Amino acid sequence: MEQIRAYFNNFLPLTDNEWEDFSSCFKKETYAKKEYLVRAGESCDFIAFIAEGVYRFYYLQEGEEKVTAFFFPGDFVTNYRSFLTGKPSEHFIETLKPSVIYKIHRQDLNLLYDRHKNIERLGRYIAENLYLTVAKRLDSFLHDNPENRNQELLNRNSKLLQEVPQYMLASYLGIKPETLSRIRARK
Amino acid sequence: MEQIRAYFNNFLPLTDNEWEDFSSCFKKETYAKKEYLVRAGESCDFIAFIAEGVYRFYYLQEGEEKVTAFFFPGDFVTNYRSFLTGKPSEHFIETLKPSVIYKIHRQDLNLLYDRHKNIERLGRYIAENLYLTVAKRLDSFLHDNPENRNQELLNRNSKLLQEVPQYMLASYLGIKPETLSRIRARK
DNA sequence: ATCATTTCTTGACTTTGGTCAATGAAATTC
DNA sequence: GAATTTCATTGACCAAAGTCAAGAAATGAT
Repeated sequence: MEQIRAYFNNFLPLTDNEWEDFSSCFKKETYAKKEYLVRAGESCDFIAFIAEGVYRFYYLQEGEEKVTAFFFPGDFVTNYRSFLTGKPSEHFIETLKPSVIYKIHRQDLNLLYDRHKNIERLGRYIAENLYLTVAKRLDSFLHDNPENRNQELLNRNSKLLQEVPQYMLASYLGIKPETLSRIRARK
Repeated sequence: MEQIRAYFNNFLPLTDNEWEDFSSCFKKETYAKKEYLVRAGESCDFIAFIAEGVYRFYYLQEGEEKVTAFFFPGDFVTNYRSFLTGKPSEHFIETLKPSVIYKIHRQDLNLLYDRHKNIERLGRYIAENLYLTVAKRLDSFLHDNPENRNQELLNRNSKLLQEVPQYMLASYLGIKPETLSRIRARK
């Protein structure tokens, strides 16, 4: 729980009062491996802070699993699009390892926004940050070849990614498992 | 100017008082064709609302122009990454037609955020919306082939895009002009 | 430990988009 | 409106990733 506060402090420190109100909205949950946090078709009405575990974010296209993101301890895991719009998720969010998370629901967060200008601002910072993250990823797609993308991915999170099956990494990189295997072979 | 207020009303209506404070920060500017709003290396410390004109957002990679975005009337044009982080832009923002825009600078906007909770919230909505836009574009890159992406692009903005040179559209789609030409030929 | 399942690798071949080059069309400039 | 530059098209060829298929390696279950 304290790690959440520490994370927020990177953006904007909350007073004890604000934090008390905020933290009382979090609900702790635990998951085993290969469980679903969200299934396609469901709306994602929460944001969850990952204390332990690894998640993958994927959807099905013509029977094929397309991995869009991974989430690690210290990240927030959510379908932010579904969270913001209320529309059903097209994605599945699945645990790749046993996990502990802290959930906050949309309604509760909106009430917090109403009550505390500082938390409203924190919400802006978080949205801005998520923008930067996804914009950076798009850039990497526009500009780098699969080999560079693979390198960059490994640089970021090599420890945790070593436990992730290679075909999921391939999908995340937008290539086929065979191609990723060949990229690694010629190194 | 009224179109800006109308645009904001889509997110959150401002009171006359809030709007007066807000609108007094906008500065009107006009540009001819092929002028630069931002050059690579400069920091982009403003957001501009486009009343008239079309902009392209691109950068140079090994001498080649890579187009990342187009902006049209009713859009906000900025290098949002540079705006948020204060870091220099890697991108150029160039007019493709004569333009009229209304600029608001980072400092002024931050003061508005401090003064008005509603405008703070508006800032969150705008960040959330930009997130949705770029996330959607990333999705299209991950999942669609160039032909689909071309179709989707044309669906969105066909009128204004007709006046944009094809090689810029090709770059935006992440393909070579020759390939786009061939896609169009086989229709 | 054994068996079954899942994941990874490798090979042969196909497909798609990129490269280079030539030509033609369109738009700008003077 | 003629000349020049920019932009679009087309063809021949190339390179990179995809497809299909077989088998090896790793993982998990009993």
